Amino acid sequence: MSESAKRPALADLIDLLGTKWVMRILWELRENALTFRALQAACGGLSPSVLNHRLKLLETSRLVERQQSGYGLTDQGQSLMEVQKPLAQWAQRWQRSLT
Amino acid sequence: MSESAKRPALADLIDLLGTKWVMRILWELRENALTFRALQAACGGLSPSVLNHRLKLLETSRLVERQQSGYGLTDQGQSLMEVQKPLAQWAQRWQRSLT
DNA sequence: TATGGTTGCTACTGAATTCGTAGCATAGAC
DNA sequence: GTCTATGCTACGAATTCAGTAGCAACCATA
Repeated sequence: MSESAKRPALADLIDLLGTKWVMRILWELRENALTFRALQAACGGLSPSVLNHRLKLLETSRLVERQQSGYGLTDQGQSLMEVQKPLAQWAQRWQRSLT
Repeated sequence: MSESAKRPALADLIDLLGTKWVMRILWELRENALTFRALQAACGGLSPSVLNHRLKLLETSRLVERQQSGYGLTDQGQSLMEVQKPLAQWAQRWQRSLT
């Protein structure tokens, strides 16, 4: 085996998206940037320390960046939400099936 | 507003997928069913109590079910992984961009 | 019958994470 | 100066997770 763990890129992404609040934050930013406090409120008032941690994580992952109007998705972040769009339709069918 | 919170189905799904280990478990079951212990090992040896909780959660969500050979994805679970496939390509571009 | 292996799962302790709230420092607007 | 909004830190309490031990049921084989 080589020195680098050769972990599939998808596995890393799954870990990232599987971290609590990460998907939610991306989702809340999908349309427009939000201030720290607005984002906090959108996420149901999660604690600022956790939000801060997640924002740092998302910044180093190049999915979120600081903008004039607060925090917003990078182009890459936008493209991820684009790829995730089919998920919305799937979610509706799924919810109906749970009745 | 109506009596039910009318929370978008996608929001519920995001909450579910944002729960620790949930995406990972679905990912590990993507190709074939695994026994409880094999699944535990595939997830890097997470504690059986957490795995048990997540499996119960995924069962009530109709994404995972018990099969002869252990735990496997339901048809619905399979279809979710199908929808998520474009994520794999996106992940590769993303990882390259992080260098 | 009994011996051994696998499996699904519970129990328990300590470590890590998150929640919930208070509050500070900075930066405009008035 | 005062007021408001903003980004963020601090800290104790509550929750969750990690890590390990072990049990009961189910085979298979002898």
